[in-house]
Amino acid sequence: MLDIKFIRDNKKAVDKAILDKGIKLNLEYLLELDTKRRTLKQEVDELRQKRNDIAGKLKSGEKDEKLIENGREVKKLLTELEEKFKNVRDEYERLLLYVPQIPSDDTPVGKSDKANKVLEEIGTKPNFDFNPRDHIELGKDLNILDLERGVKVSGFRGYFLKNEGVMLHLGVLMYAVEKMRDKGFELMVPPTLTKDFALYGTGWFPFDMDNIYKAIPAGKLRLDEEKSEGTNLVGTAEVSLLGYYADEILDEKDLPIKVCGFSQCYRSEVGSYRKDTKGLYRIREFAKVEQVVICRDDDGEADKIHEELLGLSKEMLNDLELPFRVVIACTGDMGAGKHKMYDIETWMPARNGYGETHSDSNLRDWQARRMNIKYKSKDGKNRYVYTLNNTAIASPRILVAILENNQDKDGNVHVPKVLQKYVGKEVLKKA
RNA sequence: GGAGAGGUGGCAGAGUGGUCGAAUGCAACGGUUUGCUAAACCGUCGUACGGUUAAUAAACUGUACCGAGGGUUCGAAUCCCUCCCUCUCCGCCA
Repeated sequence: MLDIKFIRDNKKAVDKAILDKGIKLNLEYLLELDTKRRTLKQEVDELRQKRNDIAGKLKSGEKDEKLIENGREVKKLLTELEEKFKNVRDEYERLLLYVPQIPSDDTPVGKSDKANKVLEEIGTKPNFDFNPRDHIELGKDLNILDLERGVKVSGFRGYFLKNEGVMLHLGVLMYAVEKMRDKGFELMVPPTLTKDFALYGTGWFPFDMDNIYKAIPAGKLRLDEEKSEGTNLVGTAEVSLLGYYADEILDEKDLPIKVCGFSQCYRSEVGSYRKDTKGLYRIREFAKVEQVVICRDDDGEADKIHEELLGLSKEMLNDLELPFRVVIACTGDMGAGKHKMYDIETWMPARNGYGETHSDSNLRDWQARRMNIKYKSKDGKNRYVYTLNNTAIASPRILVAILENNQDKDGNVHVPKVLQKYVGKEVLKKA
């Protein structure tokens, strides 16, 4: 969400953002509603003033039948006008949720991730003198992954991790958590069931509603599907971590706030039927260590933090001895709320390509406005904060890269040094 | 799942139909006093959306907001209805 005043003053830029990001929104119509809304509000306010005057007179004085009659008339007019105003305002507020953040100047314009721009490639890709196996085969042979049973039990895109697969999964997550703790992040295990406001606040709603699971007590669902209430399973800890600060006014001296959440993440992936249907790459539930930073509304400071977060992810991947590249996401790939987004794509030999494993975003005040997170600045004013978020590690997707990059010709997998203490082995040997 | 209690300003906590945006206390901020700190005293002390002047700092002004929405009334924090949420006890359960 953007400040309506900003939208009015920067119509062109907002319209361009809508176009570049491919958002379905008629800005002209929204602005018309805004004008209408303000006019109606003024009229309503005037009538209310009249009503209050009459009430005041009646209170302080004697009974006056004429005044009471007058009050009844005003009330009638007011009821009608308020109805009208409410309709306009509701529609206006609904549409305002669709207004995107303005992309940064260096964000490439484009419709899909094909327009993303590679900034740098880091690490050395393994040079196999044999035909590398994919993680599915490796996982099966090492008895650390069972997709058939996963699908049997969970359905499409289900999986079981087993044995060292479990240790690798938990190990890489634990490694990330420890690293974030050492970098000064406050650690949290947040709820993964969240109310609607947190999804709207972060920007998942109303854009990406199909990707979010609603959790409804099974009995309720059967009784009355329409009225069933539920909570939402988060697609990332970011939702809960920002919800934590919703409606709060923070103290400037506590900023920046750096938190790191570890949670299970749920995404229906209904929009991606034919993409990555095999293996651990695109799955409906996974675990993620996610960082959220809340800082002052200072563009430069946010940019700096954005780079620092990227640095942390790069450091993680270097520790894990994985080759990767950094891309800057284009307008069509970055999401409505984002000002600037870096993705890190890690080398996955079986795809013979890079796969996205990390994402680092600067949303400026877009989420803060929706979530109503402010801080009291030194001059005593309340301002909206800026928010950023970044992936420390998401697993099991990262296991795709770990397994495939570290395999040998016999199908054994070398465990990256930093994970050995969790897995308890240097090499996973084929049975 | 059963029963009950409750949601008021940063916090605590009054207020049961009429200038109530809301007493009081605490916290915060500014100041006076003081060798410093503390104490004491004085003052300030919500947010949002409009309007006017004026220009981007501000001044004045209107309206709204006491969980949300609706209703009764000339007038609602206060009465009525619906919903949401929180808490307590019991039951069930990892």
